[in-house]
Amino acid sequence: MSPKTKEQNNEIRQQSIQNIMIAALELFAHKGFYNTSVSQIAKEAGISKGLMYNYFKSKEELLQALVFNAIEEGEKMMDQILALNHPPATILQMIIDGSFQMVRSNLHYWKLMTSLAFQTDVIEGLREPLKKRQEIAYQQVQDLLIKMGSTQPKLDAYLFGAIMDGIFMHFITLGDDYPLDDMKAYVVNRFVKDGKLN
Amino acid sequence: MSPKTKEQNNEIRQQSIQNIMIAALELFAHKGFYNTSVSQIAKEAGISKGLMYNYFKSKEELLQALVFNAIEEGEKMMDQILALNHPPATILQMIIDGSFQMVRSNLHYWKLMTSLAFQTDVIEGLREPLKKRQEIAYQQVQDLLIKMGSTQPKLDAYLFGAIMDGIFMHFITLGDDYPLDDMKAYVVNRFVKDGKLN
Amino acid sequence: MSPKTKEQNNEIRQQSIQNIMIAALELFAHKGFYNTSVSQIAKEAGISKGLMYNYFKSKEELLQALVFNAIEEGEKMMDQILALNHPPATILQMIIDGSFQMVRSNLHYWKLMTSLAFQTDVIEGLREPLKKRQEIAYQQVQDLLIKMGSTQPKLDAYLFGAIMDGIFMHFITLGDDYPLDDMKAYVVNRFVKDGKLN
Amino acid sequence: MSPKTKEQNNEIRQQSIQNIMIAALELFAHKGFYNTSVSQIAKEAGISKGLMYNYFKSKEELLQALVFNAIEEGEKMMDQILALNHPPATILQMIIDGSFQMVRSNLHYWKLMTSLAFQTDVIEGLREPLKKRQEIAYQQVQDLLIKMGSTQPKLDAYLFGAIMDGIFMHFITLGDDYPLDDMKAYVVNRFVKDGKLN
DNA sequence: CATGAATGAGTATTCATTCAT
DNA sequence: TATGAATGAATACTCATTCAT
Repeated sequence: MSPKTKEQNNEIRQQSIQNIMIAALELFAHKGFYNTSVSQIAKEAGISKGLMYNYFKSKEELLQALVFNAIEEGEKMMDQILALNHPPATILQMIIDGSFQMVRSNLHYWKLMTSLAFQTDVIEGLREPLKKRQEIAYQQVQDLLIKMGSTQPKLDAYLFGAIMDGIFMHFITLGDDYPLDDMKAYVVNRFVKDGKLN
Repeated sequence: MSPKTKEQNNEIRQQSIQNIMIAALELFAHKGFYNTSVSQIAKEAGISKGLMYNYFKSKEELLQALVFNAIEEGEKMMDQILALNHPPATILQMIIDGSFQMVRSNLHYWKLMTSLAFQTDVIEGLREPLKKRQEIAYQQVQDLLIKMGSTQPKLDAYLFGAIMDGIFMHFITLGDDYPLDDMKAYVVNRFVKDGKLN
Repeated sequence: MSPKTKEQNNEIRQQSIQNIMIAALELFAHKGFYNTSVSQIAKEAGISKGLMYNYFKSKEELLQALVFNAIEEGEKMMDQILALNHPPATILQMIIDGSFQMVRSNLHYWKLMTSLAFQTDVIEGLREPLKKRQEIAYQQVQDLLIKMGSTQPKLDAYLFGAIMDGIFMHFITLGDDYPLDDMKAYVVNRFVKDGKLN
Repeated sequence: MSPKTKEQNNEIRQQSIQNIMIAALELFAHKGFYNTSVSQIAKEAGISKGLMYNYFKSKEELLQALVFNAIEEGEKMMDQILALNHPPATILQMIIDGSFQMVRSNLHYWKLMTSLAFQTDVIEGLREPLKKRQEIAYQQVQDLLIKMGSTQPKLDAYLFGAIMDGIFMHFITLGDDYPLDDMKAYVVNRFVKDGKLN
């Protein structure tokens, strides 16, 4: 007789939104944004095409939501780590652990975010936040490296970033054949062995 | 008005094909394969849409041609370097020089090739050659590292690849702000300083 | 919480129905029937989409209700005027007054009704009533003109109708710049000055 | 062997464009802009959906083309009449003749243009030109009426416009039953009888 | 060799309508 | 009575591809 409670509706909404976002993330990461159709997303999410448009104004906005989500998650992780006030080497170690962990458990996000970086003509309103995010990450690593005694922190930060992303990139293309653990060991050894930079 | 000689016709053909490929490479690298239309390619190449289909059976085949071209170029470069019978450190140095040189002068190729690596559902018949090419490159570097005395050549090869690609990747996203020369210096220092591995 | 009385329920019903009809009338008149969505009507009426379907089987039936409403109102007005048994010139004067009054106070109705007349492929079941209404109105005016001594009552009736609708039409497009009072004065002068036709 | 000549292509293009515009005009006038689909237009024009988009960027632009076309035709007619330097009453007579002629022979245009006037939320970029056109027409008639000795030219111009449009409007809704010739006779008699205003 | 008009299958998006609560 | 999540058919529009010349 009476309509669903706000509570119930909210739950239903969140569930549908999540289904859509999970499906979209996987498909965008797999096939690319432009090669993924809304029909495919709907099918994968187990909903109708129309419903997507109840929650996202457009396919592009759905992508935006995914990206902003990822950025937020990344920032949250960083903030949590930094809040612990550990020594810089420990923090860097935790960043490395967290990054490898995230790539392992949520490869899709990393794939999507990175592939977007390759698109010069990326969706309007995405380029800026992505670039800003990258700059902040660089800055944070650089600050750590300074505290760890780096004499060329900017270069070391770039090197750190390049190695990390290079590893993840090859991990994606080669899959499980890739010696991810060994590579991580190298990074740890190179950057935080004995609590200092090598 | 007068019928062209076979010579002339052939020249015209080659010119058109080249125009198409240059235009397609730039557009694919810039906007991605699926986000680039045949019309745009034709316009950029200064030819009609129909003509593209004289030389390439489809848009996909045009992409294939670009990819095979890039692979071939890479192989040719490698073969030339290897044919010189220089000591392994020198060869690795030349590979590094060549790679940085190529990325600098022909960024489009690197962008296109790398972004394809992110597409799991890449055009049928492209995945295999790309993977094979990568494996061969890894193998060649590994062989060099063995000769240079590496005790863990596979890992060192992966590391070399990760650093190189990581650097190029960040160079793309950050553009001219990126300290490409300094990064190259690091790579040289790390892998071929004094003719040996460090 | 407590169950509402039948009285209360009926009141609520009537209120909701009225809200819907007012909102729909404004939107249909403003944007046209096909360019107005049920969502917009519901939003404007302050109710849910679903509720509209409690009271109207479809969007088309809502339009029908509006149209029949308008026809009924018009007929009622005419009957009231005619029932007073005034002399024909007075009656015509009252018709003119009433029409200008209605257009001024309820422009939406006139806009909607007239714009529907332009649609040849209008909603099934609307064309007939609208045409019939128009014919009756013509006939009533014609009868008046006969009594007022018109020698060509049919033509005078058409002329009367054309002038009235022409004025209202231009009033709509030009808005408040339009000299509606002056135009009305002309019509009165032309058709009922001194209680006779001029 | 060789492509079509520019001449040939241009002819083909013009033919297709004309087919599309004729079909669209009829459908828009009959069913309204929003109730007409591009598929219907294509079918009626005997072409594919896609071809419409070779010539018009959108359905809206197609409407614009029709409207601008109509405005231009109207202006051309007016300019031709005015260029003859006839006495004002003759000119007004010619305007009346021309208008009735146009409505008779090309009812679709009049229907479309008028129905657009009813849409407050008309396509962006159409409202201005339409309003401007109307103002110019009013001004031209007013100028004529001044020369013809009208003591209240503005009001007379509005009256002229209202009667003309009112007549055309009823002609549309009543069809061939409408005494168009008699109505025209009235207008002529009222406004240009004996070369002067009555 | 070269053109570009034409096609139609496919895509993103809208919206009237249904229905469980 | 009232809600709004969900559907799916329809719509505007795009684009790879064909083909007559």
